[in-house]
Amino acid sequence: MGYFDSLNAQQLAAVKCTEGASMVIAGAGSGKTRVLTYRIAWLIQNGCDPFHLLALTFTNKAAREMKSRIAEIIGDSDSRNVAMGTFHSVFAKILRFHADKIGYQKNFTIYDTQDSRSLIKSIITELGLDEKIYKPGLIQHRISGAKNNLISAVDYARDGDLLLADKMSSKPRLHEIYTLYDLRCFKASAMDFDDLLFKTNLLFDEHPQVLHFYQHKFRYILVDEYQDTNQSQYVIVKKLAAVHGNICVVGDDAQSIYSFRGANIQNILNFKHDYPEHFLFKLEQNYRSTRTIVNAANSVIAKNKDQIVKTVWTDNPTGNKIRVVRTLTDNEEGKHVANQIYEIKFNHQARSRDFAILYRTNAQSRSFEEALRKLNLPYRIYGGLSFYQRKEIKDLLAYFRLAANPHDEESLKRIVNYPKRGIGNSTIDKVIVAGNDFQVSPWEVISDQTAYPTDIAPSAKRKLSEFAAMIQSFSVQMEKSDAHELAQHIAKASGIMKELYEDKSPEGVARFENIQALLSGIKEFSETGEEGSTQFLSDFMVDIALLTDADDKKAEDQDTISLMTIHSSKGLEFPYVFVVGMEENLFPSQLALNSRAELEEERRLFYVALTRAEKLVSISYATSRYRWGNLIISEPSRFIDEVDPEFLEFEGQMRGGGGVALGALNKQARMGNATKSIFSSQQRTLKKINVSSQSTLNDPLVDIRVGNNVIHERFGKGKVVGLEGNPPVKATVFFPNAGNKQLLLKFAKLEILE
DNA sequence: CTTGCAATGACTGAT
DNA sequence: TCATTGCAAG
Repeated sequence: MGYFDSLNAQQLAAVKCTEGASMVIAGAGSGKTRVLTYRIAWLIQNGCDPFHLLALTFTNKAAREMKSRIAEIIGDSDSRNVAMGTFHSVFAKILRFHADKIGYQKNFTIYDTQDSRSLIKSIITELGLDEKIYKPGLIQHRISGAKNNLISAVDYARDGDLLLADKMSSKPRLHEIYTLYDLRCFKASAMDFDDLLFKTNLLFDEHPQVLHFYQHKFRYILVDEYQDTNQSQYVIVKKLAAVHGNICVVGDDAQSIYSFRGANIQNILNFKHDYPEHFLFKLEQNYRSTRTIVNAANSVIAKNKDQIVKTVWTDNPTGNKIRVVRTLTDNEEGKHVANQIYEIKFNHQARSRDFAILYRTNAQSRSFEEALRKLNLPYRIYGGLSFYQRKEIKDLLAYFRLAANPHDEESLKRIVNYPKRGIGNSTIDKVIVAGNDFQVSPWEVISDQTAYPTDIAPSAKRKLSEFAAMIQSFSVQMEKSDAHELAQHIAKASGIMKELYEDKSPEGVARFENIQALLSGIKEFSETGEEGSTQFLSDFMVDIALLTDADDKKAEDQDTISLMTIHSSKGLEFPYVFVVGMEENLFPSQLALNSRAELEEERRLFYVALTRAEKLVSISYATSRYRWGNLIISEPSRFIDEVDPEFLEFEGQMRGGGGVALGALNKQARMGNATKSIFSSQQRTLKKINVSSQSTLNDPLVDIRVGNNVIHERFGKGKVVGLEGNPPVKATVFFPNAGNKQLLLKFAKLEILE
């Protein structure tokens, strides 16, 4: 039992308390994942069959990591059989198994956000509604919200309050869109993300014997990140745990950041009412971060009203203060962060993977990419457009999807005329209209044109038949041929390969390479199968819509700096963290200033950002940045002022007068803040930092000229042969001992010899 | 039906 | 800034 020695008393208690309901409130960095892994290992070692375990995580990556850690403790063969994954992927599997019971095909398609928005858009157009009023994105959000709260289209159309609310916001026909959307998804045998949970509930309600089966199969249920579950997920868990009552939820209300996705913080706050007999464990010792970081984060989260009381503390050393950096533009912010990383790497022999740059919105990544590339620092961007969402990949996948499930309307629309085969919009519209009239999928209209007559021109009809014949030939091979062979065949026969090969522009070449990458990924998949058995393309397609960028296994062991949104950094940790774009209207987001609840969620997001760091946090803001191509002036985020100033040190370029202190003072006056002034402490630190800050008048190096003789602490004497920037930031220096070196003046500590 | 250009709106967050 | 959409001409 030596494995368990590394746990502290609270952790061990939480691990061993397996019977009944328990809730683990786990502060940031308190070893939550350890508790989950050891708990599963403990259960199995004490005789629980892995088949009886269900562990629900927030990301596929978290599930994978947990599985491999459990395998290290108790061995691969046992850990493999635990049902572990995200809510979406676990229940997608169960739904495929029982699909016929709720009228779906086993190989139903999963619509991603793009697909479902596109379908909503066409329904709005078909109903003749104004897209300016019925904005597809907003409608999608409303439908999603309804599903997450288990309100079906029928319920919605009967709910007086909802109908009234829609009327008041001049969208009285929203419920019609919801109804039609549902119908079209059903006809296409497609489910969107929310359906995977909604239909699971439906399956359990309509088929008690299925529910009964899983209630007995899953005798122990664990839910990670419980604070971010929505109503639909909550009900699933509650149903499954109803028989045995062995449920363990783990979470931290202070890290609830997904309410926009329907997450309901009340789920964790109300656990004690649902399970009055529950055991409560609080993990409050942070093992991750320095004392400064832990206390700074605590000082921020203390401003929130809605929270479970807890005290996160640490035994770790105090560490450095949190740096606050002000720059004039977003590009300068990028350069500054890149330079800091360069410096820390050099001084502390850090690896690239020790660094993360965290921002509020995906669009902010650009200035950092550029700056890092200039310094030759390797990086990787997470989120944004994932590999599987790129146009060319989606195009080819649409062929695969259509071959697996020809009723998939979105895939059909996507590729029926790509590559160009003379089937234009008017033809497609006629097909869709006919499908609606005859109550069948568009596929049925084009594959059996005698049964579903239309007024489509004969030439177009012939082209449709040719297309249908091609898809049909792919379908036939779907469950016969090897995945890679078929994928290769489809890529060629569809004309996609030719289309992309002929495009010699840089983007075209990149697209062609992406297709190759997808095909070699499928090849790898083909080869993972058991000896002698064939891996089908349909198996590869299962749940591909549920994969994200973070699930790229190959990228995990590469040594790169991570760039991501704070949302996607949840659950991760890095020695050095840069929280950037700390500006009003950006973070907190302008769209989150309408209510206290929204602002508190932004504050929790800031808390999550700070607590990702082990050793050092640096936060920065720019006083101006480009947004949609025009320059906007911005003010520092209120959250900077909310950190107890004893944990901060300010650094900034004093060009442009006022400086940090003045800005903060103005803000304090504006907010009528009566707390102790942070002005004095900033004054103090400002003086100190001016000495070392770059490109101020005090800095002797603005006087550097080409031809100067200089001395460097490592390379010795040298001569300046080139300069970049005005004032100069980078110098090329020739050292007789070391040759030509590119040096950043800020870090090189060059001394000019008179 | 396709092509090419001008106009337009998007940027919270993501399974 | 960038990608998508609408419209006119071939």
